[in-house]
Amino acid sequence: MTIAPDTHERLLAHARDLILLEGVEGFSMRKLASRAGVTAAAIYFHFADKGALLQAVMASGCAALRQAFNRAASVADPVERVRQTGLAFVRFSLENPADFRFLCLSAPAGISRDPADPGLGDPAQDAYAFLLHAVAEGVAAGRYRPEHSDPRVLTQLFASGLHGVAAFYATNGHDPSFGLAPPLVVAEAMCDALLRGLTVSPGQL
Amino acid sequence: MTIAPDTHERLLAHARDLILLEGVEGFSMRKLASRAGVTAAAIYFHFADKGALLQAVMASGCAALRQAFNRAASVADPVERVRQTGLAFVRFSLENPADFRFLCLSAPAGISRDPADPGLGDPAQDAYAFLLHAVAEGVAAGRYRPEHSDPRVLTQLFASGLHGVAAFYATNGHDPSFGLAPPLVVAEAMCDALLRGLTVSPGQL
DNA sequence: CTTAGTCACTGAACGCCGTTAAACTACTAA
DNA sequence: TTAGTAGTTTAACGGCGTTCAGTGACTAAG
Repeated sequence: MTIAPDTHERLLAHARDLILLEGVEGFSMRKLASRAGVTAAAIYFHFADKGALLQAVMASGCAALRQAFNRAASVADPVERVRQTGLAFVRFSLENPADFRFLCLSAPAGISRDPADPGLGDPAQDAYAFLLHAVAEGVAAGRYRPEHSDPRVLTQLFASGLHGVAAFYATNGHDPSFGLAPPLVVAEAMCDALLRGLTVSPGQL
Repeated sequence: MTIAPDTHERLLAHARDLILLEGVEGFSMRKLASRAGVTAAAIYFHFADKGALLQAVMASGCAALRQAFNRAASVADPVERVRQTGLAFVRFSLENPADFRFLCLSAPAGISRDPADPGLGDPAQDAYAFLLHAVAEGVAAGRYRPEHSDPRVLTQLFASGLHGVAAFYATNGHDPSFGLAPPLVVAEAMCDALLRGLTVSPGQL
């Protein structure tokens, strides 16, 4: 074991694997250490503590989520782009349920993205900023109803609505007592309802 | 300590206090035991394990949430009742943040309501069933657009949207990088947008 | 060629956690 | 008086996050 300078990266990769395999709940420093072929104490040379390590993993997850919006990014019409972004978000949550759970559902456990992360407001890196950007573009183009002139509120509406769809399904999808409909159907209905409720319809004006 | 048959109830009460004080994350069987003046092992005589105990606490929280809808329940118009229910939900999440966090945000930690709980579909006991009931009433009265004829989907939309508003704020309200608007404003906008998007407007038809 | 220093890591320990098994006490019914 | 049960304690097991004192490998300075 003379040379192993990649331990930092190896720890990150194994941490991600372990989280996706067993969830954040099943993750432990000792398991990670044994997977990475290292003592638990060694982790603390590379990361301040468990929280810092998880935050580092989360940063890469956030990037993956943002990349899931790449196809939507090429849509010219800003309103349609918002819809595609919303659908892409729910699709992401279905295709990467473990990632989604970790990224969007573990904040109660005290794990959230680093507020000091640079490029937080950058639409090219930050998924939320990406949505905000599309919404602001639509507002500037006069596509939203005049009483909804604040892009922040509009963005929060879309984000909350779609986050709710994905989270509700990820959380209660297994519980038959809710009688849940397929999430993509609900996601489309959510996009339609919100856009119809918030934009000026093409007919009027 | 000859007589202490109320240990079961005392444990539940102290458990609730402890959770509201330190969150589910800060809750532990040993802390609860010392608060209740009992050994940790004694808890296992009354509850199968930590999960069962938390589920019991959750049951009472669910009841409290349902009671938060009582004022909305007296609204005759089914569509307006849905709006009032949504607002009451977000209000509940703001006034009882710890309760809300535990009830609605700890499912990723494996804590959710007991699927075997009787009265799960009862609007008088089950908050979700209450909303579903109001929606179904509106559908029956022809208040929703014909393409949205499935009350389950409609209910999931309202629940997801409002859950999203409350959860998003409870989760990221402290993060200034999101630039969040006041949650009640967003909640009203969410109700307005969804209802405008999903119901037949009084003018048309 | 030695020496000091730093990087990456180990071994052992601390105190907390959920949970279990066995024993013990108080009471109650036969 | 005896048997049984309800409620609890003591003690322990294994796992957890974290810390601390060391230890070997390597590098730069004298």
